This record gives sequence, C-alpha cells and structure tokens, in this order.
Amino acid sequence: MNYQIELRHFIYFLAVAEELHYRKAAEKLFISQPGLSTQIKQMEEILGTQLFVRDKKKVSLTPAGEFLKKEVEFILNHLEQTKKQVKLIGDGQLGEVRIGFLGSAMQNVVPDLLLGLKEKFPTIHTTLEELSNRAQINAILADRLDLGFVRLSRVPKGLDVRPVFEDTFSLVLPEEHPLDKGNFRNIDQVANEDFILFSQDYSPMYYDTVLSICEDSGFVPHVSHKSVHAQTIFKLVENKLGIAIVPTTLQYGFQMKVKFIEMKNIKQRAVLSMVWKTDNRNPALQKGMDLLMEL
Amino acid sequence: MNYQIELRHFIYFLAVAEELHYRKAAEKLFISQPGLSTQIKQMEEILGTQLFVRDKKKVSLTPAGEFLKKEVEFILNHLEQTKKQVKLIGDGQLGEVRIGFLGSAMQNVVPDLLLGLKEKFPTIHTTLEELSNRAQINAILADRLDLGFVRLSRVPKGLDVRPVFEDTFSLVLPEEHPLDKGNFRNIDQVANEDFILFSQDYSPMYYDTVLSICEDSGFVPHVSHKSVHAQTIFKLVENKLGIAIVPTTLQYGFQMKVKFIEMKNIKQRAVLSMVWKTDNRNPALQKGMDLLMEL
DNA sequence: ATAATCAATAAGTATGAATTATCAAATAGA
DNA sequence: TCTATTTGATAATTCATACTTATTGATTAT
Repeated sequence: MNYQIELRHFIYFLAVAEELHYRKAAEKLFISQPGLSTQIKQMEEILGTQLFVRDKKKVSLTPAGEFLKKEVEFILNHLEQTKKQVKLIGDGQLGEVRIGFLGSAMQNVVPDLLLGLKEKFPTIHTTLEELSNRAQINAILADRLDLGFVRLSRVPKGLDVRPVFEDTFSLVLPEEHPLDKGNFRNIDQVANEDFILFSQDYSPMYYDTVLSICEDSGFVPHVSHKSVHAQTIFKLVENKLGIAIVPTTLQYGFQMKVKFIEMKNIKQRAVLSMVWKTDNRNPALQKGMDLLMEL
Repeated sequence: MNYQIELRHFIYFLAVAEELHYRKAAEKLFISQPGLSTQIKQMEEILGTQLFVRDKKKVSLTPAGEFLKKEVEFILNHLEQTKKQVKLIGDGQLGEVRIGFLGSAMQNVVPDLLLGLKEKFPTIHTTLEELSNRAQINAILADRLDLGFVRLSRVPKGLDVRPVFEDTFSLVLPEEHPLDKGNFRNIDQVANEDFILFSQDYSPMYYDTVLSICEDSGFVPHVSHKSVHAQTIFKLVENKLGIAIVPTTLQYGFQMKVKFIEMKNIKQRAVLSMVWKTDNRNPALQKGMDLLMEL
C-alpha cells in the first residue's frame, strides 16, 4: 500500500489525461489496458485524490487532475531539458572555463584562445582574471581556476605545464636616449644605467632571466625600481628614471614615449606557459585544451 | 539496456551527491550499498554521462553531476509541492502559499497579507517560516518557498522583487539613558557609544544602511555586538551593553525596558520587499499577489 | 605485514509491473 | 426485448528487475 510515485505514473497519467480513454491511451503507451488501469488507480491512492471521473462511457479529469496535468507537462518537459543539459555538460559542449593570465599574456595567446573558443564552442562560457603567477597556481590548486597563463620554470606536483609562446626580450629606452636600433650592439652598452624591472614575487622567472642576460654580458644591473604593471614600468622609463628589459610583445597596446630595441642575438627567451591541474574534471577545459594544442 | 529514468534514481542520486559516500548514502536510504551502486551506474548509463568520479577512496561530483544535483533538488521539491497541491485541490481547497519572512517583517505587512488572504480566499492554506534573507532566496530558487519578505537591494536573476513597506529607523536606548525625544538632535550625539546591530550575513543591506547613517553624521560606529534576533538586541540594550538602530516598527510586540527615538530627519529608510520566482507555477500565489498589489 | 574500509561484481530472491483472460455495466442497433 | 459491442475493473499468472547477501579487488591506515 505504501508505494512511491514514479515518473512512469506521470507518463501514464498524461496519456490518459490527453486521450481521456484508457484503451487508446494504453495502445499509445504500448501496454495493456488493465495494467494502465491499475497504475492510475495506484497513483490516485498514493496522492489520496481522485484524478479521473469514470462514469457511464466517459472519462474526464477532476479539478485536481486538471491541475496535475499542467504540472506533469511542466515536470516532464523540464526533465527532458535537464537530461539534455546534463549530456551536453558531460560532453563538454556546455559549461565554463575559468582562465587566469599574467598581464603580459594579454598581447598574444589569450585573445586567440578566447576567439577560437567562442567560434568553435559558442556555448562554452569563459571567465577571465588577471593574476600573478603565484595567485594563479594557488587558484588552480584550489580549483578556483581551470587554466592559467604563467611565466614559471617549475610548477607544484599535480599540475601540468606546456609552453605556448616564446618571446624575445627587448630593451626599453626613453625616446631621447642616444642608443637606437642602428648603434646597438650589446646590452653591456647600458651596464651603468638604472634598471626598472617586474617585481621578483610577481614573476621570479622573469627576474632571474633578466639578471642572467646581464650576467652573460659580464655585469650586474643596478635595479632602481620594481613594479607589477607594464604601464608603470613604461611610464618610469618615459620619465628617464631608468631603462627596462621586457618581453618584446609587451610593446603593443601601449601609447608611450619609449622605444624598443629587440635583442634577437641573446639566447634567453620569455616563455609563456599554460598550467592546469592534471586531474581537472571540467570537460569544457578539454575542449579548450584541444583547441590550444592546434595553435 | 533501454531503461527509463525514474524518481527513485533521483532520490538515490541526491543521497549520494549529499553524502559523497555510497555506504552512508545507502544506509540513509535503507537499502544495501550494492543496490545503490548499480542504480547510480544505471542512471549514468541512461543519461550517457558520468555523474560521479570514484577514485582512490573518494567520491566526488563531475560538473554534469553538480548541475544535475541542483536540478534534482528543484524537481523533487516542486514535486512534493505539487503532490500537496493536488491533495488540497482534491479536498476542495485552492492550494497553498508558502511564505518566508524576516523577523522584522512580522510587525507590519505579513500579518495584513495573511488576514486579507484568509478573508478573500478562505480555502487557500498558508505556511509561514521565519528565515534569513539568504535562506529565503535559496528556498525560493529551489521551490521550497513561494513568497519571501526580505531586505535586499538586489536579488538573483529569475526572481522578481517589489518594495512593500518603507520604514524609518529608530534609535534604541536603555530607559535610563539621558537622551530622549526632547533633547535628541542628531545621531552624532551617541557617536562614542557601543552599537549593537543585526549581523551582516543576516541582512547585509540593513548593516550597510546603518553604517551609512553614521557616516552621514561623520563617524564610524563601534559595533560591540551583533545578533540575528531583535529580542536579543533589545535585551542587550536593556542591560546597557550598547545602543541600537533598528527599523521603527520593530518597537511593537516586545516588552522591554528600552526607549525608541524615531529619526525622521535622516534620508535612509528600511525597505521591506517581497520576492518570488518569476516563473512560479503555484496558482494560489497569483491570488496572494493580486491581493498584495492592492495594499 | 595485517586489518580495515571503500565501491564494484556475482548470484540468487522477491517485489510488483506487466500480461492474458474474464467480468460487469452501459450503450446501440435490430 | 435481445444481442453485439464497447467501456473500464478484477483475477490469476508471468516476468522483469530492483533488491538482497556474499565476495572481491583496490587502497589506506596501523
């Protein structure tokens, strides 16, 4: 006696409510009429209410049945929709990829990735957040981020890395500086100037790399200022407070009175890598990864 | 192989999604663990998607499972309500409206609404529950509640809001306090006292508003205690542990040795709003809304 | 190493949804 | 009135499958 309502009941009920005829409804459902009769009866028992009036050759809905019909239609539709959505999310066609990036990555790879994603998987949402290397690693480990773009040589266990872009370094000088593309030979020509660099804790790899560039030319740079924003660094150079060494692509996207001298002859490169958790379960991420692997 | 999803699956799924532990979930459901395992597996097969990740001693939800969990919660709640409504209609009633409210709303609008409903639609049942702002919003989204009375400036997408009552703020002081309606000019006269306020997470809007009242008079209040019950706040004031600022109508319905000074001259108002789901399907709610629109 | 704990698998049971066969009641046609 | 036909409800039976117990393999903790 103590049964539980099941979706089967709803489907049967709806058929009868539409046909208002047990035999026809049973036919439509590909079951026998007695089976349908008992199931509807059971349903009425569970709900404690009459749903149909059967008198003299006629089946009709009670007010309660009328109300239930509308609800069952809604519920079954909603369910169908939900099933579809679940499948889509499981297949990675729908969902969200949370991306973090260093400011300096905004010039190249990230915009391409976003455009490609939008085009190939328009139903995948993306959220973007500019974060430091360290903040990105922490966020990925805590599952607040799916994908990061960092400049790091090593990452904690459990994370995967893949280099996605190699950039040369460029010297950044005030426009009025005597050195230019024509007379520039080697970095030791500016060995005695003040240097403005990105902070160590913003990107230790960058900092070490810049130091090694100078070391290769036999001098230790005097670092007068440090910042975490390219904007700030360029502004300081513009005001002749020092010179800088930055990844070359950083020159695009700013309106500053500074000039860039690309140093192609040195071996160091600014490597941008993407990082993600090895066992990330977000299927939408896989799609993004597949896309990036092709780039 | 060609099974059909049933409500049983959803109930089982929800138990596992909540416990994230098959044996415990099975215990809660009063079935055996292997039975539960096979049912969940079958469910995943029907949906064509992995819902749980079982690896090394740990069960967790996939994104698809995460999504499904929210949907299942909604569906099961909605179903429960539908069953109730059907029964009520079958018994000759119009239905049920589930109302939530902040404690501070009990003094004015809610009682009027209830009385009006009872008079015009004596066959509509109402259930009342005192809940925080946040709890009300969650309950409405999950279809556990039809109508809420909250103090919020913004609500999530999919919900409608309508202000129903504007209240001034009053200062609450111990009876023996030197300040009274006669000599009170401005709130800065109590700038150096301790303040007892409703907790931020109970009603962020209230908290912000009270701070802005003080700010307008050029001081930052020292908040010594926070509570979620008006009763508690008044008790603390009575015992001279501080003073409070509350919506004026809160003064009715309590027997306390405190006095109220209404601050009509300040611009801030305590706004009580009603909230409901835009696509709520409860026909009884419509009736209640019509009534409230007239008030 | 040993024990403990987890979910998955295997085999058997039992619940209850289905079937077929039949009935009672009502209508329609002669 | 009689019969034929149609309706949904019962009764008896069959059959699918959700469930049980027993066990395994994998992993972790002591």
